[in-house]
Amino acid sequence: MTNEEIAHVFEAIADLLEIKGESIYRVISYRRAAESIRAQGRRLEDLQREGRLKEIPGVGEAIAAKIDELLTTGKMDFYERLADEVPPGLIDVLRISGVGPKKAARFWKELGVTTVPELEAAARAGKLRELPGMGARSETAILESIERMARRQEGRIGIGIARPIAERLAEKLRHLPGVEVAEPAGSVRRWRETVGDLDLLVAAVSPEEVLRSFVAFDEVERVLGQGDTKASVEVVGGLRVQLWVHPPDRFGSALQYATGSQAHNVGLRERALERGLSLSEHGLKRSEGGEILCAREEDVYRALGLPWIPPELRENLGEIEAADAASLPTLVGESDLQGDLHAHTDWSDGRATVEAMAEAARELGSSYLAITDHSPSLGALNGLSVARLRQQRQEIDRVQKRIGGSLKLLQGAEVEILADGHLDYEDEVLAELDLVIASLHVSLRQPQAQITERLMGAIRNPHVDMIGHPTGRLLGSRAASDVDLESVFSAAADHGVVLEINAQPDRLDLNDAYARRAWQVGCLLAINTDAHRPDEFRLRRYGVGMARRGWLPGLAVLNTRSADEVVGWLRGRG
DNA sequence: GCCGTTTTCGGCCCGACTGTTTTCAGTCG
Repeated sequence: MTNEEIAHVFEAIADLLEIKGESIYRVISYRRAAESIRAQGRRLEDLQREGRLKEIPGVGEAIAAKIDELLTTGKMDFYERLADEVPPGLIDVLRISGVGPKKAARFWKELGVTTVPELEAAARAGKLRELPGMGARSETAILESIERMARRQEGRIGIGIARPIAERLAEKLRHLPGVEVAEPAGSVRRWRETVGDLDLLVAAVSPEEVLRSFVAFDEVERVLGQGDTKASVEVVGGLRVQLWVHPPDRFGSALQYATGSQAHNVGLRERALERGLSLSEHGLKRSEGGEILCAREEDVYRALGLPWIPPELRENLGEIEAADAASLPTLVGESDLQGDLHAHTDWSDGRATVEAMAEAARELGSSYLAITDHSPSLGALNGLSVARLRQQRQEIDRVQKRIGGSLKLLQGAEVEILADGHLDYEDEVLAELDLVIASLHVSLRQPQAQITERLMGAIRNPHVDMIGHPTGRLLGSRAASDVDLESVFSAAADHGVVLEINAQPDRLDLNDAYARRAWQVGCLLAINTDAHRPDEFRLRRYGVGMARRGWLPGLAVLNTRSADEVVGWLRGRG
């Protein structure tokens, strides 16, 4: 059972308990545990074996016992009894915007509604408006919300799509009269791998004007709500966008608030209370009266006795404590990257020549680039035979001469780890290469022991320098392979093999939690674009986002080193 | 249900918006 699956069960428990009318704090406890489980870079079954489940923040006696039962028996008595009591179909009813636990419970108890289709039928029959506190408008709103939900397939969209939309909208907002600052906030600013909606923040003196212009943007398909200081709209594709407008002298607290995460904000507010302060998006209030205005985010953190915390860390996963202890890491930044160690050309499945890729890398300021095309077993991807691999070396040398010394070209390969664990080139061929990445593209659903051993075998091969996209997941379409990453990390650390953070937005593999864990146990990482076209080198920022979310300093990332250092490092490995 | 320089019990974040209301509950972020 994966951490994700276990977290999902606890979220379902939280929803059902909330509908049942249980103490909200008990509900919050289950939600917090679920979030915390998701953020673990380790499998719960490993932690269970070591008796360390209770070390997970938000997991105490009761929840640890429930995880234990789930892992041991595959079931949980408490959850099953709860599901008998409260129909689980109501969890989907909660997803309808405008419906929370109170209304869901009322629909269930007073109308016998247990699923979304049943709720839709009841609404069409005009039964909802008969309930106290409900009217015809609520009924219509619920029907519209159900329709929207049906139209929109995916709940969350990838950062690779969301981030550019957010940046474009922010740019449009900046051009409106009276707008001093416009910034994306929310999970997009924290570089989460997927986002549920976009949050945008504007500093302006007259909010009405900005909000009026915003809801009239071409992209806006419908206005979901609009008040004096904020508006919520749906843009093309069903993506929800919220805009907050705040006065410039309160922009810092507003940006801090809108950036979240919710868990981080709760942590800060608790800290504020300890200091006789009350924190909101408007600033800080002193309990004895008086207010602290925060024009900049730094002002908020300073008032709480903390250094500014980078948005990528704001998940309440130890960053507040680390800030308090002045031990926040100096995170790797995009400008720290000096080269890219994973890219394809038209020799295999890339779309551009070696030369075009080299030029593009150089334009982006890289001082080295490893060309790493596929190996022959990947026929569909035009993998290189040994003969073609050697020809490619000539071509790389030719391009190197032509472009001169400002960009060092390396010849590598992304070598397939075959289903039986063998590598796709013989050792003598691997020895000719400057850099060897070993990756899995086939037989990704092998049982854990088998697929883990494939990776371990590759790591033990002295010619292998790096493991590419270690889990093989594709966001939204393919789950991670069942790899025992803890063993892989430990072997990689022992053999000095680098683990990739693949920056393709649908991969982001390793993810934040695993990257953090890998660095913690002594692995070196690399942020690679796996570019197949010249413009894809720009995707590196998504890899950097993941690395920063994984608390990585520049030191943890091989390609923050200079060309000479990387070449020296590779030679040193033989 | 968790947690602890207010510690083993009693706390547990804050405000806007909406729709239904004559003062507020529910939802949302």
